[in-house]
Formats: sequence, structure tokens, C-alpha cells
Amino acid sequence: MASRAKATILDIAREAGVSKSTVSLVLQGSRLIRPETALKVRKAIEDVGYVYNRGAANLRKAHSNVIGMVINDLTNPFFAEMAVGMERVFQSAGIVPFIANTAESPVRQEEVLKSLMEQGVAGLVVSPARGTTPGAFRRLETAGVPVVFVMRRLPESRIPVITPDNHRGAYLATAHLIGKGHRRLAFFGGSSDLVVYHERLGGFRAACEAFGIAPADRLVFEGETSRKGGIACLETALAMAAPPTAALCFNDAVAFGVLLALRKRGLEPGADFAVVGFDDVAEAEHYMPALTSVAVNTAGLGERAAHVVLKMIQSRTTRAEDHIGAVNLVVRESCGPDRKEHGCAGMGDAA
Amino acid sequence: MASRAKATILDIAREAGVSKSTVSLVLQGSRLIRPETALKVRKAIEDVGYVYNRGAANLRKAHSNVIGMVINDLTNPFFAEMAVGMERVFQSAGIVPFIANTAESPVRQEEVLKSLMEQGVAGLVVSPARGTTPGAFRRLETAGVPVVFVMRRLPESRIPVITPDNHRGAYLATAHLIGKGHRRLAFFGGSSDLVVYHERLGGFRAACEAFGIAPADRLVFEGETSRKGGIACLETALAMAAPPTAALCFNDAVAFGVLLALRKRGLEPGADFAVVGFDDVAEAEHYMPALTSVAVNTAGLGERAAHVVLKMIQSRTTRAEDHIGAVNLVVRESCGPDRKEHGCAGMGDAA
DNA sequence: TTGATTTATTGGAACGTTCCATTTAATAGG
DNA sequence: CCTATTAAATGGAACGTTCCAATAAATCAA
Repeated sequence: MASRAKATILDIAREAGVSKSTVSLVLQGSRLIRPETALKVRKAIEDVGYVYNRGAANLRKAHSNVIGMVINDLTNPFFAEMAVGMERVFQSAGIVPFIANTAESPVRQEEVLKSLMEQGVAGLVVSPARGTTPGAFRRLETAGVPVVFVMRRLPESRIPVITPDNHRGAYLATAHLIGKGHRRLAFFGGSSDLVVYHERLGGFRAACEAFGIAPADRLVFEGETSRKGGIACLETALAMAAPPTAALCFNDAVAFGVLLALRKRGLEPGADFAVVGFDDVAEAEHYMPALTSVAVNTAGLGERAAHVVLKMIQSRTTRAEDHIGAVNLVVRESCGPDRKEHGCAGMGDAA
Repeated sequence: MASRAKATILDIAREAGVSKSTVSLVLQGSRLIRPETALKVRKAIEDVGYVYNRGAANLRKAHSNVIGMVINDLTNPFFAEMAVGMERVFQSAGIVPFIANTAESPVRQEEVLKSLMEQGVAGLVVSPARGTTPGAFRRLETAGVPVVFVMRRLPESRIPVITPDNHRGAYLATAHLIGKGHRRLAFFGGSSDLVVYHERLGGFRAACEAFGIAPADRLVFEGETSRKGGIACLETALAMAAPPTAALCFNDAVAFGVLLALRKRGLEPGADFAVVGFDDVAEAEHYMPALTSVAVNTAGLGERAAHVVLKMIQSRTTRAEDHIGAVNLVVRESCGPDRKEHGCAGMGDAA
């Protein structure tokens, strides 16, 4: 317990019989100090139990080496995975990033951003909360703090963005479904306040158009981006007079919900109704049936984002190029075998 | 861009025509300042785009209001959930906690702890990495920083701990299995370098003993605490001459693995082999079949931990009582119906 | 009026670093 | 030997806050 007044650089100086400047230099690993002196100082540091006061240092340096990762939803394995990718990069750069969760709340995000600024962050990687207002990052911008967005973008913003190629991914997935013989397709989940949503939906539409699916045969169901949302989408879709036979889901969580709901109804995912997810989270591979999904290289995008912000900090700029990451469809079991003229057994299939 | 030298309290003072002390008081919401003066100052703050420099403030106050949450594995939904519980509490206390991930590496943890100390944290909630050495937290202790452990404890440490009642949970689960008619039981997954492991295994053994299961009929399989670990455990268990008919799993991830492996082998979880998980993560309810698991009130424990550390900070102590959280078994489908003399077919629900 | 009290405001000395400009010691060149 | 040069160590002035003690202005008691 005890621990009287915290030891400072001066205490070490006294202990080691040198000046505070010398101690400071040792702390910074300067080559100006004679090795044996450095050793003496380091010993004193150890003896006294000194802990470096970064706040004081930053006061002088204005160069804080703190990097923040602001994540919209840490309980979502997808974002957690991305966060871990970033962390890897920061770690190997010798930086301990601070992670903050906004729980998808713009208000909370505001608080977090404020706190981070007060702490003097050197840079930020942000996956913005849904409903973030365009002005939310102005303070950061005027303060000249490098920021990069990852996974999500804001409608009108000059902040660089690292995202997967959502349009292409959705296109590929949709094409796959059509190739399997489906002619009446749905897009499940997601809400239109996310730019990503429009990108993915755009890819879906483009593919439908390219392969001659009539506008009346492509159904869009907005919904929560969660299992629950997926369940709801499937329910309302199957309640239609002429239900779809396949769905591209906004993300894997929605797809899992759909798979679940199918089972509950006694339908066989894949055979009776084809499902494709998006993001290819770790769980997709282990699901029952294994989920066909668009892999976006989650951790890789995180790493990329981290690299970009590092580079920005280093070159003292607040601008950088956007990066659109490659995607690919990984085909598993959730779309079943190819579909013949008329659906196989099971229940109500295409008209 | 631009943003010449950062604005300080003095710039605002000049702008508002008052002294820096006045500005400082306004920032702290002091009632000593005339409301109209305060207003004038606040306007200047807004105009200049000032951001508070907490580092400078802390230098003077030595009272940092930064709290850290050190998590062993953020990609594990269980810990993520716990983290979110803590966050909730800190948020309503007006504090933005910083989360750091150690990825189950003691080395990484060391770095994180060091960084946090340098940042001048006021307190810490830690779920220690596996293999943490007893001395890892000595620096924190001698510095007098309040620390509380959550979910995991260290073999010999005076740091307060918030955990679920692992022994009781395992006991309940095992009793349930025995009540279902199982007489040859296994404990799957986990490794003995975790105190939790011994607690849970202890509960398992105690129940076996209490209900007269012969020592030869309780099998222990160490293994990774992941899906993969669960799969492996089941494989080796079923390869035995007299395999068990039910298993208590170290945690839900292991249980999911077991469920998966059963399916792969064409066995029906519940009917052919009963499975109980531990932790009751959100996914347990939605699995196929829904997993019977020991609910530990994850988020609640997180909240509790946060409260404790807050109290410790406030009362300037480094000691607090341990807290053992209540647990309860939530019965779903993964143990099937009661077991007759010889396992029955079908997969009806619990009797 | 005078002094005492209250209310608002302010200067200045910390806080623990960094880093520039110096000083001191050691080495080399002649 | 003296003077340059290099190497090693040092003092002191920042950095942007807080907070104590002091002041100034306003109110009150006589």
C-alpha cells in the first residue's frame, strides 16, 4: 500500500546522482548517455518503482502516441474481429491502442470522441455509429487529428474510408443465387440509414438487372441487422402470396436468423430456400448448415485501416486515399444444390 | 485543416476578456462565477474551438478519471458482453473507460498495464490473461491503483475478485445430468492453468460424489476452450471402449463444438448424448438444439465489478471484498428427455 | 463614514516532463 | 603547451492546467 508521493524523474536523478536531464535522456534511449551512466539510472528507476508520466511528457511534446479505436458494436463478432486486426498492427508498431465502444449510439460516440480528444489522441480509427451526423467529426478535423473510417462511411465527408467492395460482393452473391436457378429473390435486413446498405442493395439490384430478373421478382425487406431481424424478414417473406425462394442477407447475423427460422418451420435451408450471408464471420463456417457468405477479409481491412492512420500520423496529414478491399464469395452449404425447373420437395416453391 | 497552435485556456481568457483562472473555474462548473461571465466564456470556448487538455490538468490534480478495462479476449462474445456491462456503469458515472485487449497473452498484458499506468489510470478492471504471473500486478499495487479482477482469479493475490459461483454452477449442471439418468459422465475442455477450471471441475466432482457416481465413471478431458476443443474432446471420448453418455462442458464454446461434432457423426444431441454448457452466452438460446447451460449473469458481473472499482477509487482504498455471483441452470433442449434404463430414440422434449 | 463580510475575479506558483543552450571533461591536432 | 573538437552531462525555460492566496467590488452593520 503505502506508496508516498509518486516518484518523479527528479527522485531518480537524486538516487542515481545525476541530473534530471540525464534521466530524461536515458528514458528516451538517447545515445548521448554513457552506457554505464544509463545503467545506473535504470537501476535507480527499478529501485524506486518509478512510473513514467506520459501526461507530463505530452504537455511538452504535443505528440501523444495514443491511438484510439472507436467501435460501434463490440459485441458483434464481426467488429471485434476487425478490432483485433487493427490491434495487431498497432502492437507491432509499439503502440497500445485504446478501444472505445459506442454501442451504436451517436450520443455516446460524441462523448467518446470528446474524451479521446481531451486525452490528446494522435489518431483515430472509427467505425461510426449508425445515425452519426455529418458534423460529428468536425472538431477532430479542425484539430487536425488524423481519422480514418473503417467499414462504414458517412454520406458527405472528406475522411478517408476503408471498406470492402460491398457492391461487388452483393453482385457476386446474387449472381450465385441466380446461377442456382432462383428467379424470385429477396434482400433481407439492414436499414437505409447506413451507406453500406445502399451499396449492398445496389449490387443486388445490379445483378438482378444484369441477369434479367423482373423488378417485381426482387423483393427488399428492411429489418434489424441481427438474428432477430433475419427471423422477422423470413416470416414476412414466406407469408406472401408468391414468396421468394432465396435471399441475400445484409450480413451473417441476419442469415443465421433466417437459417434458424427455416428450421423452425420444418424447412431445409439450402434445399427449400437458399441463403447467402455477408461478411463471412468465423461462425459461418461452423454453422449448420455451413453458411455461404461474402468474405470481406475483416481482419485485413482492420489492419489496412491501422496502417493508413499510422502513415497519416507520421506524415502529419489529415488526408489519405480511400481503400476498397477485394471480396470473394465462399460457397458452402446454405444454397443447396443447383435448382431444377421446379423446386424439389419441401413446400411451396416458386410460382 | 490549418488549425494553428492549439487554443489554450489563455486564448479563451483573452477572447472573453477575463483571466485564465476564471476560465478554469468555468470549465469546472464552479458556482463562484457570475452566470453571465460563464456564458461569455463558454461562447469564447465554442468560437475558438478549444479542446480541454486533460493531461495538463492531471499533472496538477493527480486525479485522472481514466479507467481501464483490460480484457483477455475481446473476440469472445462472453467477455465482450461482460465488457459492455461494465461500460454501462462507467458511462452513467460520466466516465469513458478505455478498453484494452490482451489476446490472452501475458506479455501483451504487461505492455497494456504499463501503458495504462503511464497514462495515469485511476482504476482498473481486469480479466487476466491465462498464464499471468503472480507478480504481474505488483507495480499497480505499489502505485496504489485500485484493481479488481473479474471472471478469473490469480492463485495468490490480494486483489478483489468478482466471479460467478463456478463450483455451484458445475454442481447444479452435473446433478441435472445425473437426474436425467446418466451414469457415465464427462467433463470437457478447459485447461488446468486457470483457477476457474479447478472450480468448475471441483463442482462436477462434488456432484458425482454426492450422487454416487463411481470415480471410474467420471471422465475428464482437458482441451482448448473453443469449438475446436469441444470437437476434439468428443472425438476422443467416443473412441473409448465405454464412452460417456453426457458431458458438462467447460464453457459454451466447447459445448457448441460438441453439438457440432455429434451432428457430424449422425448422432442426435440430447437424445444420444447430453450436453450442458457453461456461461449461457446469448447464442446458447438460439442454437440448434438450444443449449442447456449455466447462466452466470455475465453483464451483471461486469456491472458489479465496475461498481466495486468505482467505490474503491472514491474511497481511495486498494482493498475490497470478493463477490461470488449467483448462478442458475437454464434448461433447454441439449440434454433431451429423461433417460430410461436404455437411451430411447426420438428427440421429444424434456419430460 | 468606517470597517467587516460576502461575492467575483485574478496572479502566480506548482505539477513532471522535454529540449535548447550551456558547461564541463576528455581527446586530438598542432 | 594551447586551442579545437567531440562527448557527456546539466540548468532552466517552457507546456496547459489547478488552486491557494490575494485583490477588487459590492453589500451590509454600525
